[in-house]
Amino acid sequence: MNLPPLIQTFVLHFGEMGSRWGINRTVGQIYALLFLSPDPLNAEQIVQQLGFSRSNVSMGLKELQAWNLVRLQHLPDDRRDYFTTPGDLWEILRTLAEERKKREVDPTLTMLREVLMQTPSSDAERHAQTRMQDMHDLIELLTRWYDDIHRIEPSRLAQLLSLGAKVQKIFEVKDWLTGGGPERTGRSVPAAPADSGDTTDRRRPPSGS
Amino acid sequence: MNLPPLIQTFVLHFGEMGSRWGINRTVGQIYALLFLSPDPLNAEQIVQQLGFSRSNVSMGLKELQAWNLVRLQHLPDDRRDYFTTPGDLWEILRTLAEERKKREVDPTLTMLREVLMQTPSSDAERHAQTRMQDMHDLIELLTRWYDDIHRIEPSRLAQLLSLGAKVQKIFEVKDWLTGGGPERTGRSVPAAPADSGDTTDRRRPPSGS
DNA sequence: CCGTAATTTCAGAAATTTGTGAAATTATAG
DNA sequence: CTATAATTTCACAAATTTCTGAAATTACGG
Repeated sequence: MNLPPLIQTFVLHFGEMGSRWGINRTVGQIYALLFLSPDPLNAEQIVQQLGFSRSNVSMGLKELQAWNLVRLQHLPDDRRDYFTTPGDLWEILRTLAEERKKREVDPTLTMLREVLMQTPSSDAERHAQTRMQDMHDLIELLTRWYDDIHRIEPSRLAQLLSLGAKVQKIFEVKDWLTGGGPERTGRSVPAAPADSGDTTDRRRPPSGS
Repeated sequence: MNLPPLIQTFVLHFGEMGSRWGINRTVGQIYALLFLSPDPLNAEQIVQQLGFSRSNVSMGLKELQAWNLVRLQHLPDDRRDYFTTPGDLWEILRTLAEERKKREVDPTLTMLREVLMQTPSSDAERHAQTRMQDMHDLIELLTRWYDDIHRIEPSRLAQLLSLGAKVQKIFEVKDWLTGGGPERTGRSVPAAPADSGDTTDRRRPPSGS
């Protein structure tokens, strides 16, 4: 391996981290290298810099493409394949989430649904099913949230995130406006917003920011 | 392996899934079994049900304890160790997030900070550093958000999540209330938060712990 | 203490995953 | 079509991880 020290540290770290996820060391390092590179790289250049065999690099790139983590492009008058990672980190994050969801979450949800359809034939199975139902509901809540949130454009999302727990105050506002308690979350007031003619017993607006 | 079919399906699935994460098949299966079990189990019972060697189960339980995913307890007049998983799924989720953060995110942040301190000695290194800075900033934003959010009690958090992308409306409310945010908040002069009554889906009320 | 039950450790066997070079395939220019 | 460059496939070697049984350790009642 023949890299500037600063880059090498990063590449090695991602190699290690890669193996904690499903991804293997080689693939992690290839990705890290592409991520840091200002220009697209071809397989031969990666071989040069990381010292893996040509075939191993080929495999690694194939895997990264399967994960949609890497983009293939061509330079004029050069028929080798060049690879890059997206410049926008939010896009990378989204891809990562998308792919992991597809590979891990969705199959689990499917499995849970199938098993929950079956009729339990013992107390043990009955209990197991309630546990699985809980898990199913939680996962579904989280994925629905994700499906909803992941379309928000990055700068807005960043704003939202930096709000952190303060978003809770939205409930105070909502309660104040609707007169509903925090327990009742139902889509209970479909049409006209409650703030119009309602003169009875308003709450105080939330204090502090 | 000698299990009711419905439980077996779940256990095997988690074995597979486990290996996609850092966790190995055995450990995944042990966890799944404990998760479904109505009562605490001791090592011998796990050996019975999963058919692993006693020592393998011992290792697996040790690993689960290291992850804080499993709780050790004792029954009266019985000196064997019994294990359970928490009944509250939110707690499990939190533990999982906590531990992964500790093992994966924090070391990465540390590494990035160290490397960002160094003085680049080439254009390549200079470019690499800006990439790393981007990554650092994104991770920090996400972890700050997590640190903030993870303390919210489950039922409230469930409410919040089921709001999904609608939380964006908070900016309208906030602008309206404060007449200016801490940061460059949407200057698109929102209408008064007239619609905020209808913010959530109609779902079952959040099931508290 | 002693005896026994429970658990853990650990060296190495078994299984799985990763990495390689050689050969095959694909693509392209002439 | 042929020659050559680029990439991929694949059988097997190397490395790593997982799993086991035997031995060691720990815990505890008597």
